Amino acid sequence: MSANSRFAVSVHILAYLAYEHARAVPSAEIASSVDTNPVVIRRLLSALVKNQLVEAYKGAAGGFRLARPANAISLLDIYRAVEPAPSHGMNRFTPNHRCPVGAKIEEVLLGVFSKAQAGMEAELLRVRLSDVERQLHAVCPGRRT
Amino acid sequence: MSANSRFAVSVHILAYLAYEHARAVPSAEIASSVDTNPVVIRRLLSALVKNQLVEAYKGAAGGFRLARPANAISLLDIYRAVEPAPSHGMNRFTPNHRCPVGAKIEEVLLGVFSKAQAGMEAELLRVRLSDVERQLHAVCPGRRT
DNA sequence: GACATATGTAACCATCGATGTTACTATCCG
DNA sequence: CGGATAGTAACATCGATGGTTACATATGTC
Repeated sequence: MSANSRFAVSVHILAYLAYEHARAVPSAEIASSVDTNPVVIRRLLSALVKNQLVEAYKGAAGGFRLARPANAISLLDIYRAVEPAPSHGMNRFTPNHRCPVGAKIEEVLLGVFSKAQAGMEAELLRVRLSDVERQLHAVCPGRRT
Repeated sequence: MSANSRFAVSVHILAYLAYEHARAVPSAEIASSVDTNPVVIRRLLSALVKNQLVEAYKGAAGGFRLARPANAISLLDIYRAVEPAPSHGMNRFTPNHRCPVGAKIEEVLLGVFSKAQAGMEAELLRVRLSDVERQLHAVCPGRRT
């Protein structure tokens, strides 16, 4: 995946909004739960709003709400909303094209990364925000009801 | 995956060694193909040697060779040899445990990341170094032989 | 044995990306 | 009006990564 925490924090944000689905939640409250600065939260929410996963309300008594039910949001939706296109290190990778290996390796690696990425995204698609919410509610010790 | 180029460069290195399988190749020659410093190459080769994918020969006429045939090395072997354990951003993610969401979200996210990682690694396991080598030899334009 | 050629690795530096922070504007509710 | 909130630009900080130099160690060739 990537080395940043955008996806992790974003899932946290949306899980919080699912948990507090009855009202508009201000960024400062979410920031308290994530333990970071409200601006960091608003930056991520900006991307989530643009991708229509969340609705924003300005002004007093404003805040954020889920734009859809939690079972209609997959973790892949979240991932694609907040993660930049993965470079897989190919940006800093500029091999010597005069070498027979260096000339073609980039193309081959792009194919490999594409498959690996697809494998990962397929798993994210299977998990919905409602699954995350259910796990948050579950009682920890023991599994027998 | 990760933002660094270790995996991409390492696949290049091993593809080069597969291409020049008949002799021991010095790090400076590989560095020329990758277009970087020989020390960078040796650092990665150090990890590859430790994981028994490559054999190193010191001294004059020394260099590096594949330790096994190219069809006995998967890209997952390479990935695990040179990539540090993926953090998925969880290192910088320290939510407020006094919040019901913050208290459990880490555990839930670890499960999600574990599945996503497994999906990606399953694809890397399917590709062998010999597949990469074959694609390097393939003629570019057109697919009809 | 001397020497040239390699690896192995530590140490340091420059650069870049991600995150945190401040500050300000625009907007909305009461 | 006035308080609360989103939206966003600008800047600072920090860590990871990659590049570079330096040097010790090992080895084949003469």
